[in-house]
Amino acid sequence: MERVRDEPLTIGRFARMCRLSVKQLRHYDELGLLPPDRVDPSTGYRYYAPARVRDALTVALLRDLDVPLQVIAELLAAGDEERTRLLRAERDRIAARIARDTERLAVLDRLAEGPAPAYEVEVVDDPALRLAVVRGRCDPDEVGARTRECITALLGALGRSAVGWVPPLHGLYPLDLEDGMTIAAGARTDEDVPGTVATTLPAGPAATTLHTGPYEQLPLAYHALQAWIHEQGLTARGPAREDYLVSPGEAEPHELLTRLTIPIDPTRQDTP
Amino acid sequence: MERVRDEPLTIGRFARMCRLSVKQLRHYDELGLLPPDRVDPSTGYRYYAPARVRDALTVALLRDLDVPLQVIAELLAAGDEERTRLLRAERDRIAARIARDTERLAVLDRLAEGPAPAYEVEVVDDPALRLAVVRGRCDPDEVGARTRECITALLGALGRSAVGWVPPLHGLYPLDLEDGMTIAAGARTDEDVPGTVATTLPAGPAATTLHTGPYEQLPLAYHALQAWIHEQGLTARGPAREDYLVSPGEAEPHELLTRLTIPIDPTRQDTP
DNA sequence: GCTGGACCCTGCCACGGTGGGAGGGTCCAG
DNA sequence: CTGGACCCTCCCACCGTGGCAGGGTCCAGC
Repeated sequence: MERVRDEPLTIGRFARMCRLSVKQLRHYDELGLLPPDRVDPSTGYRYYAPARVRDALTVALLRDLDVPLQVIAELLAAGDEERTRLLRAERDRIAARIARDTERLAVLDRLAEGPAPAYEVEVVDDPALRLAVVRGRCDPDEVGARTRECITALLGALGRSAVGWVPPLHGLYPLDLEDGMTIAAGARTDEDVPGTVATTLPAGPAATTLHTGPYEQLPLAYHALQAWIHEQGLTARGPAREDYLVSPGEAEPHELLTRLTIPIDPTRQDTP
Repeated sequence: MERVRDEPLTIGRFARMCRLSVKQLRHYDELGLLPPDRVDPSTGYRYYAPARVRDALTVALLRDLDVPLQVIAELLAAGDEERTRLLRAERDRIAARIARDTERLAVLDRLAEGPAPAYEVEVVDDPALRLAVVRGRCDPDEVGARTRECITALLGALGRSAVGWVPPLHGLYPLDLEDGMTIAAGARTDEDVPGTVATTLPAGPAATTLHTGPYEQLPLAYHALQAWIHEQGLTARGPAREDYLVSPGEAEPHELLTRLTIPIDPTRQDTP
C-alpha cells in the first residue's frame, strides 16, 4: 500500500539524486529556496518528498549556469513573463563576461608569447582638434562593446549627413575608469553633423605612442604610456585619445595601427 | 635641486596615478605585494616613490586581466621562464572560462527564448553494447572540451585501424559529477581496436529520451530525464549514455539529434 | 598661532557560495 | 546493544573589495 516513490528521503539520499551537496541543501533551506517537506521537530532531521527532486534538479541546473541563488529564488516564484525577463538578464550577464574574457585573453596571449612589447613614447605639441562626437556612458568592463556602438552611431551620422570628414576616427576615454564613465567616438570635421556633438579638444603638450595589433591589446599601450608619463614626473590630464590610423576592414587585427595620446600638464623643468 | 619627480607620493595621489583604490594599495601592502617605499613610523602614513608607479600599474593591469593577487606576486618575483609559464596558466584559465560560459550561454538562450523544451521519456529494455572506448579524466567544468578530445582520439584510432564499426558514436558519463571523473567516447564494434579499450555495457531497463539541438543544450535533456526517473520512484544507475545519432558535419547545430539513455534499477511494481 | 577640511590611519564587517571540521545526537542492521 | 553510517548546529576559511566607525595628521588660509 505504501509506495516507495512517496517515502520521504533523508538529506543524503536526496542530495545524491539531484547533484547537490548536503551542505548546499542545508544552505538552500536556510535561504528558504528549497525547504524540506518535513523537519523532525525533536531531531532536526530534514526529510524531502521525491516530488521535490525536480525543483532541486532545477536549482542544480541553474547553479551550473552560474545563476545567483537570489535570482534562482525569484525565478522559482516568478510568472512566465518575469521568468523570461530574468533569464534574459542572466544571459546578458554571461554574454558580457564572455566578451570581457575574450579581451583579457587577447592581452594574456600577447604577454604569454614573450616579453611585453616595447612602446616608444614621445612628447609632442598636440594641435587643437575640432570633432563631431557621439558620446556613450558605460562601466569599465563594457568599454569595448560601448565603443563599437558609438563608432557605429558615428559612422551612421556621418553617412546620413554625407559631410566631408577627415579620417581617421578617434576615441576619447577618461583616465579614471569608473562606473558610468563617459566615452566618445569622434571624427575630425569643421561642419556640424546632425546626430553628433561638436567638441573641440584644446591644443597642448601630450605624450603619445603607437600601438600595433588588435584593439583588445591596447591596455598594454596604456600601461606603457602611463608608466612613462609618471616616471618622467609628468601629470596626465585626460581624456586619452585613440586615433584609429589603420582600422578593421583595412587590415587584419594584428596589423591595426592606433596612435594613443594622453595630454599632459605643462611642467616646470627641473633645474639640473 | 630637489626634483618634483622624486618627491614621495601620499597614498591618495599614488592611487590616482595607477588606477588603484587606496583600499587596494593598503591591502597589497599588507600582502607584501606592493609595499610603500617609506612608512612614517609615528603616523603610519605610507609614502610611495614615483618609480613605483610602473609596478603599481602592472598590478592594476594584471588585476584587470583577473589574475589572482597570489599569482601577481609570483609574477613580479619570477624570472622570464617562470613568468611565461604563469601567464600561460592564466591564459588557459580564462580560455576555459570562456568555453564554459559559452556552453552556459547556449542553455540560457534556449531557456530565455520560451518555455523549456518538452522531453518525451520512455522506459526501454536496453540491449548489451560492446564498445571500443577511449577514456578521459576531467573536472565537471571541462566535460565539453574533454569529450571532444576523446572523440577525436577515438576517430583517430578507428581510422588508423580501419575496422568496421557501427555508427553512431557514443558518450559515457558518470551520474556523479566530481573532480577527476572519468568519461568515455565509444564506438560499437565486435573487433579489438588498437588504442581503445573494449567495454561491454550490460543489458537492462533504461529510461531514454531524444534531444534535438546543440550539444551545449544537453543539460536540459539530463534535467528532464533525471527528474522523470525520480518522479517515477525509479533509481538511476549510471553511467549515462549519449548516442550521437545526427552529428556535427552531417547537420547544423540546431538539427543535431542525440539519444540520452540512463540505465535504471529494475523496480518492484507497486501493488495497486 | 588657530581652524577647517582634506587626507590618512587601524580595525571590523559585509558580500557570494561552498567546503572543512569540531562536537554531538540519531537511526538501523547485525 | 553496539558500531558505523548518517544527521544536526555552529564556526571558520576562501577571494578581493567596499563601507563605516573612530580617531590622528597635514597644510593652506586667516
